[in-house]
Amino acid sequence: MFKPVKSKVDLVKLENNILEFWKNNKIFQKSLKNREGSKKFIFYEGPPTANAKPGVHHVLARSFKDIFSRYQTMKGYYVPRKGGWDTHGLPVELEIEKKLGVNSKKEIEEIGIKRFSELCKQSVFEYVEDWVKLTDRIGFWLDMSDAYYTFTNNYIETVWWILKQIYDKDLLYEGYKVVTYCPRCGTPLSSHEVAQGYKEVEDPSVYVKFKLKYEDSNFLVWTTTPWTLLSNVALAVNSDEDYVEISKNNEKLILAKTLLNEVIKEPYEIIKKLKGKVLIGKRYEPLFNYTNIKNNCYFVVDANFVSLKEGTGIVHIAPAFGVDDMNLAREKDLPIIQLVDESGEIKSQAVDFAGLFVKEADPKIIKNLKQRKILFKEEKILHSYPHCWRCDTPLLYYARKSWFIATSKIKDKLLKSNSEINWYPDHIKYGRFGNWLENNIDWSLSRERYWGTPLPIWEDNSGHKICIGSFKELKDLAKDFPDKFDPHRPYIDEIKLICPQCKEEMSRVKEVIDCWFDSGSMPYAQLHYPFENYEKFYNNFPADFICEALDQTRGWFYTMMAISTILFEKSSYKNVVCLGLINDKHGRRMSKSRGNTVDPWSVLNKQGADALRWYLFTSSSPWVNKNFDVDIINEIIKKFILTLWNSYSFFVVYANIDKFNPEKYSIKFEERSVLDKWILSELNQTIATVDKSLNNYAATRGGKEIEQFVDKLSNWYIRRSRRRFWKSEEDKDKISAYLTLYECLVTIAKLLAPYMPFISEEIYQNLVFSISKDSLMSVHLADFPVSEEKLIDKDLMEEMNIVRKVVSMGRAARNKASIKVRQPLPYIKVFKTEQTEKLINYEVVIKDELNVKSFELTPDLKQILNYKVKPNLELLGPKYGSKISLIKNILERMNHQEIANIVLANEKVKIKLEEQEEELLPEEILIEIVAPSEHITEKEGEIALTLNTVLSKELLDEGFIRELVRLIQNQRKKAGFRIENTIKTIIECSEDKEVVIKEHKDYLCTETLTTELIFSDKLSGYIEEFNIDKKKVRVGISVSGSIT
RNA sequence: GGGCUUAUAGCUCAGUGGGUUAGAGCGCAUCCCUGAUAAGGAUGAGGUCCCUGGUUCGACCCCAGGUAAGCCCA
Repeated sequence: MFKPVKSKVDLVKLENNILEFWKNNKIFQKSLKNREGSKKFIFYEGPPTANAKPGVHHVLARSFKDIFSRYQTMKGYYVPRKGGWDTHGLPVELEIEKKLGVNSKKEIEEIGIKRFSELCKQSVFEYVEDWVKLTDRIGFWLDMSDAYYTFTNNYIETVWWILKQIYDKDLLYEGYKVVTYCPRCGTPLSSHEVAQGYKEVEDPSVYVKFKLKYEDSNFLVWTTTPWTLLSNVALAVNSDEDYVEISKNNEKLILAKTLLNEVIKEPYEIIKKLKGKVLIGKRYEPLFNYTNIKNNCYFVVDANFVSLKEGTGIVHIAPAFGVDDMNLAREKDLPIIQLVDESGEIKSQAVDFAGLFVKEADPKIIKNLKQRKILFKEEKILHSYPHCWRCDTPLLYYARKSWFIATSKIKDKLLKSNSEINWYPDHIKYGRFGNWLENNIDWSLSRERYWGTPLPIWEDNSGHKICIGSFKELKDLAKDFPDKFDPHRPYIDEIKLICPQCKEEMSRVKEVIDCWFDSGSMPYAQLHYPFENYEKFYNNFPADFICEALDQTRGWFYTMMAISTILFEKSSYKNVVCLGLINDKHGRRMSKSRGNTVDPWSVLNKQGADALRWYLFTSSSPWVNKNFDVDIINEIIKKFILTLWNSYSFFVVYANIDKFNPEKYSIKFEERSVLDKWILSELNQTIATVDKSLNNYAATRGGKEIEQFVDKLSNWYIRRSRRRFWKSEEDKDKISAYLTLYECLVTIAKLLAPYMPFISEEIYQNLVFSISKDSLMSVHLADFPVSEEKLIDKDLMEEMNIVRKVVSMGRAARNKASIKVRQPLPYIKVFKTEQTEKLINYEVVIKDELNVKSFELTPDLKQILNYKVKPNLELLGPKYGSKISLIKNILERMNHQEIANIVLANEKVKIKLEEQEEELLPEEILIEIVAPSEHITEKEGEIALTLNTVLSKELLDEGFIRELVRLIQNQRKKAGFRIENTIKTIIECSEDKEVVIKEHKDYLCTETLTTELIFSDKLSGYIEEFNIDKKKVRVGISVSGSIT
């Protein structure tokens, strides 16, 4: 006996029970153990930062990580799944700053780096529990008990080792460069961090006049960052371009010719045209005089980066605040003026603006220029500008000393690594990611912060540097090495080394490193390679599969690949699935400030993890952004999960009534019915498609395939097979139906296991494990189903499609005639064609579905339909004018059948109009299909059929009985009787109906499981009154026994 | 400004190596079926397949240009 299954199901409760089962029986561990020693399928967990609660988008990533891992496990691979947590870096520091209510590095240092680091370390555990709970609840099997944490000594030691490799390859260097710098956090950011924070903002757009030194004229210069004007040292033009000098309001201005009309809207007069190169070397008066620098500045230089697409074609150069500017300054030996301090405030030298944050200084500077009448015009511009990805402060391009990895030097290797990766979707490979690599710039590695992996470089006063690659190396060189070693700041800073070259004391540089370097090091650091697990590492590298959201293209996907390329000249992953974003139901990005975030628990506690997972897997391609709406989850439950559940529950209900045990029987495929062969053919086809899809990371495709199969199983196979389960004798056909349905359900459970691990487990448990004690105890320990190609019968499936098509057309015909299906009709005739001739094998199905007495194929189309032709008045009217009524009459009298055939062959129809031969075009004649009298006809494409609608007394009586049976069935249900209960039925009705009922007594009794049928006006039991064909019938039913 | 992606029914999405009438689900309306079903079936309303041009006998599909949205970069 199977565990009884109700048609109603509490999915959340079910899932919690399964979680319990997995936990108690260590199924995850068993599923790993099961495959130990098999071929490996390597998965890497991209470590989340657990310093906030996980959201729906995390469920997305974790579900996709899970599905392919489960699938590969079922395919026989050993798939270790080590968890990991990203614990360092600005995101963590920022949370602590918020908690402490501080807002600058100065304040942090007042509190003390020691305390600050401690707090950071504590906070990384704060939400790990939330993450573990969620991970667990959604059924993502991940080994979190053995997770790697990026702050641990072992992890850091590996990272140091990697840095040392890079240092030894001469790819790690310190440079004075313009970096993107967050003035609030007081640190440069790497380009992949900058990439996270572009925002549309309004900035000033000002045109400033720079007066020439020895001429009465002005250079017109455009900028969107007035604060950089304080540090101006030169102007740049493009020497090949055309410039003009114009006169306007008695003032002379120089600017690019092509931009003239863009910039100057008022009347002006062109004084002369001049090439850019004539301007080079011309000197101008500095705008401000806050420095003493006088040499080699305040003149026009040539620069090929000067664009004539916007501005004035004359660019102001402030080497401290632009990459191009800095390069130009190097090239031309221009001085660098730096009037902004590390917190983004104007230095005291610039007395008029001292202490102002640069963006606040903007309006004051504009006002100053205005007063001095050197501001030409002032506008606003809307453009995207980078902001700090965590604290939202506008970033500054700012010249600083900082550490870089020379990734641009290994660009070709990066491109080669990329060429070996399979991207899903594949356009990322040479699109977004490939382009990014093509334009690779050096990795800005250092962060002037506190909580992170310290940069392991020590230097002395003589400029000697040393990069430490292991703790042992550090200990050997250290003056003093503590017993309890913590590589974090501030402790690490206290360790001084003796310079091996000059024996001077060495101190560590103050920087920590980009936390993305930490996570990119996980393939090695999670195993403490090369200090431990040397062999294990090589068996775990590279990953077969990783999966994160699209925003990691330039984050983790990049850092993982960059590091592995430097170390091993190949990518650390072979296949990567990029996931899209999850928006709210209106397509807006979810954000806390908007208040439109969805707490995954609200779905998990109400609709369950399987439904949510199914939505994420099947709603659309994973990389397409999704608009998340909980109503869609409800639809999935109604449409798919419950359909499956009810198919399953149907099986269990009847199998239990019949005490059917699938282990006791076997019936050869050849001996099963057509319907069985058909569904098994569909099943094997589905297995093949799902297997192929999951193997190609196409979960969506596979899911849709399963959905379609379940629909066929429920709405055709089971519907058509119901009676086979109901009949009382235990013949081969019944067993065959049981075996077939059983096989389908068990196979679906296995196909679904990677998608919906809970419900598939529930079904498997009951259908397989509960009856067969030598079976595996979990569906997740099972092998993935293998498609039996020889059972796939394309012809059979096509035939069944036509059967369903004919049935559907037959229903449409009944509908047109408004004759309900319960009312039997004499016959259906189908036009015999190559397509339909096989229908004769499905006579029973068609007759039953359409409730007709006989089925016939006829090659004589006239028996099914006649054509009627009419003139197309819209076209013929204008052509023939008043003669149209004649044409109408002529057509009427001609042979409609023949004309229709001519028109259908798309040929012209000849008619005689007033002794004249006229030709009518095919489109000028309309064809109607007319059914033979007392018939209803349907035609679709090549398929044509007709239903006879003549109702004899016998047929009407049968209709009456079927109506009565249905009503009694409903009555049984309402009365709460069990399906297997037999009943006593008492009927009170008119005499003529009594005769009819007696005639069909056997049918009625069998259908309703009536063991005793009595005609009487003394009703008892559960009583109902019906009105059938305007005749009153009263029925009382009571339980008399049970068939089991 | 550049790159990538997307644009198909009110909503969520399929689709085609270029070929009669472009599909599904949800929602809506009418009708039907039902002792597994919270299901199912039929019919109907609802489409400029984003726009413009090109290639072609034929374009939702291919090409070019544009528009809008999203992501990424300068």
